[in-house]
Amino acid sequence: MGATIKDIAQLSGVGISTVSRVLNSSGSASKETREKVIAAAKELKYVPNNNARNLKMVHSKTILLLAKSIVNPFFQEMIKIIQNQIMLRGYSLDIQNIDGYEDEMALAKQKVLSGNPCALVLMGGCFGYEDADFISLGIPCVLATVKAADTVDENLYSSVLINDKEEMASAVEYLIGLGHKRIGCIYNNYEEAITPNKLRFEGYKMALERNGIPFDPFLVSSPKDTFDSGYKFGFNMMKYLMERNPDMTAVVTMADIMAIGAAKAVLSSGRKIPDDISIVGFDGIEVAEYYHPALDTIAQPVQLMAQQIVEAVMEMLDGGKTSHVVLKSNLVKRGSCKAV
Amino acid sequence: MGATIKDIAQLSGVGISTVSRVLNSSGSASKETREKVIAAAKELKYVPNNNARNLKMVHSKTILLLAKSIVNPFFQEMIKIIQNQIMLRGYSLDIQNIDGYEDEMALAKQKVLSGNPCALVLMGGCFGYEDADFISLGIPCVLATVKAADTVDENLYSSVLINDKEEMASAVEYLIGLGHKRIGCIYNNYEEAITPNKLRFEGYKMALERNGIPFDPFLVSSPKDTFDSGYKFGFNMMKYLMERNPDMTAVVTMADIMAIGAAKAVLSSGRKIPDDISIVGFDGIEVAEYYHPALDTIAQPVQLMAQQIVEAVMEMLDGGKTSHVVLKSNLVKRGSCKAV
DNA sequence: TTGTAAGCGTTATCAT
DNA sequence: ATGATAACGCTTACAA
Repeated sequence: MGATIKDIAQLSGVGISTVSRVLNSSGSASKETREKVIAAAKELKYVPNNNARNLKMVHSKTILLLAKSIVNPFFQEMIKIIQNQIMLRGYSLDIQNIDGYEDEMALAKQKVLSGNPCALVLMGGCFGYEDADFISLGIPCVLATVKAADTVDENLYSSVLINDKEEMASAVEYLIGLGHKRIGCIYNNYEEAITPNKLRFEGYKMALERNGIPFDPFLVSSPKDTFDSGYKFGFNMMKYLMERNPDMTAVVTMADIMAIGAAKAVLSSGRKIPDDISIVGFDGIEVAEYYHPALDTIAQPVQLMAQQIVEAVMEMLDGGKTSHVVLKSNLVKRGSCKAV
Repeated sequence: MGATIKDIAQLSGVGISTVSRVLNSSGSASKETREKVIAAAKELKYVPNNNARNLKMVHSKTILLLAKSIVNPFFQEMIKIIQNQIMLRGYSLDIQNIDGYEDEMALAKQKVLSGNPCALVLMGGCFGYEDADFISLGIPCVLATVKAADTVDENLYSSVLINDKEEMASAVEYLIGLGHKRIGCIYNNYEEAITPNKLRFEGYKMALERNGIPFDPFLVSSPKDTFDSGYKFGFNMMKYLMERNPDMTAVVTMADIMAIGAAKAVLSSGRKIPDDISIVGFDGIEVAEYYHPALDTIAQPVQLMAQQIVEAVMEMLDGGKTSHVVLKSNLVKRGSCKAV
């Protein structure tokens, strides 16, 4: 099939290892041979074989990305940017979706063995990691949008995320500032795991408490009622909340996709947004901007997060140094909220 | 790091090739050794190394999927299903996004060399393939949502798609049936390539002609005005069309994401859907159902398409036989269209 | 039925 | 600076 370094060696009349050295610009080679080799490589349209390369574990140039709920447009956008950045740096990205109930760490360990990636990015997922996980992985790991518990040694991994609790609190306080008192919360969480959603839920409760508004479980969609997550979940939960709480004037959701579902429930019941119900989403996905009315949301800095993730990977790759960055989100007001 | 077949061989007291044979259930082995080997593999938590496996080209168990515009939720959903199916069958999927202007065939050839996949799925892209492309690929290729030109030998590849031209025509005729005569068309196409969008555009023109309505280029968003494609493109094009055509009563779009952008343009200008403008999208993505009003659309059978794609891959993989299936789409009426 | 041995394309360790 | 040569983990003739 394709040309190999052996062919290049033959054509350029040098040794096979010289070719390897030139092509990886590792080790030394005279200008003369360098040129000969590169010319031969071009002529033969040489494309390196990643499988052979990755067999040698030192630096496999393949980064593994495991994403929970890859279908969320928010992750989508982030992944796309990451893939671009990674490719520009000469690495390739192996993307795998994981379902909500799957154990991402277990899968990661398996994939490390089967694919020999040089680094791992874990996106979404939960906060339930332990020292041992990162150690047994054996490769640099960057957590995206989540962090490990405080008990975990921060030198074992890097992380890029926002302050979910605080940001959600600011969303709720935005509503409170508009005079809302009966604020619903559309929330789902898989089992007992600590996830970004759980933290956001805590932010919701914290904001209420800070402002002297009693927490009312009736205003929270029960995690037990998990239909399909996403749009449909938001829709069903909102219908449920409106039935139970005729006095509810606003609602916050864990994600824009839920907010859109919720908005649909409001509008199709004949109510108006924001006149009857105010809605705030979370994430800042593009389509929320084109909804009508456009949805207010806590917009995460996707672009920046993606960059920081790649940055963190690269840093760990050549220095081994870890970093933990917490980025600011941005409350975007577009008109789906109104003073009572 | 991980255990290798060598370790298994040692632990179970058999030869290394016997282990390989048992694990791949190729060749023969006595029940006794089979059990010993499997037990050892379990004990050592053996995970096969794909890189080593793929180095031997016969059957690499990795399928390459190249998708144009991976961000379109329609492709997203399809990819997710494909990935699931592929994994269930013991293969792994390598997904790569390609930008609109990139040459997918060239990238495919490169990836075949670098990753040694056993099959290729090309999603989206254009119709500009030639015999030589498929031959030089050297592995089975399935085109998803597109097809090669008629001049290309059908035994060289498989395809799964819908009849874009006819389906779009049915969307337009649905509007015509409602009494619409001034029907706009939001259309973008990269350069001169034949793409699904181009075929849909032809379907638009065909439907007009069939019904004796003159084609008016003023009602078509010019391909030259390409802003960002997607939501934003739909939004900008719709604004443009409304300005130029005060008498326009309906519009069809090449994709639901454009339809959403277009709908936003209508609604934010104070007009009503469907009272002032009727809109029909294309694809059948989930969010179009939660838009308000919910958007009428030509829904492609994503689930079925994904299954057929995987099916086609598998068939080519073990028999080499190609197939070409054309699936029916479904006009979903949800209320974004109304009689004039 | 089983084991030995020869690669697959690369990188890395040595001598030279 | 350069070229043999030995891995890497696995598959597969080919022997036994």
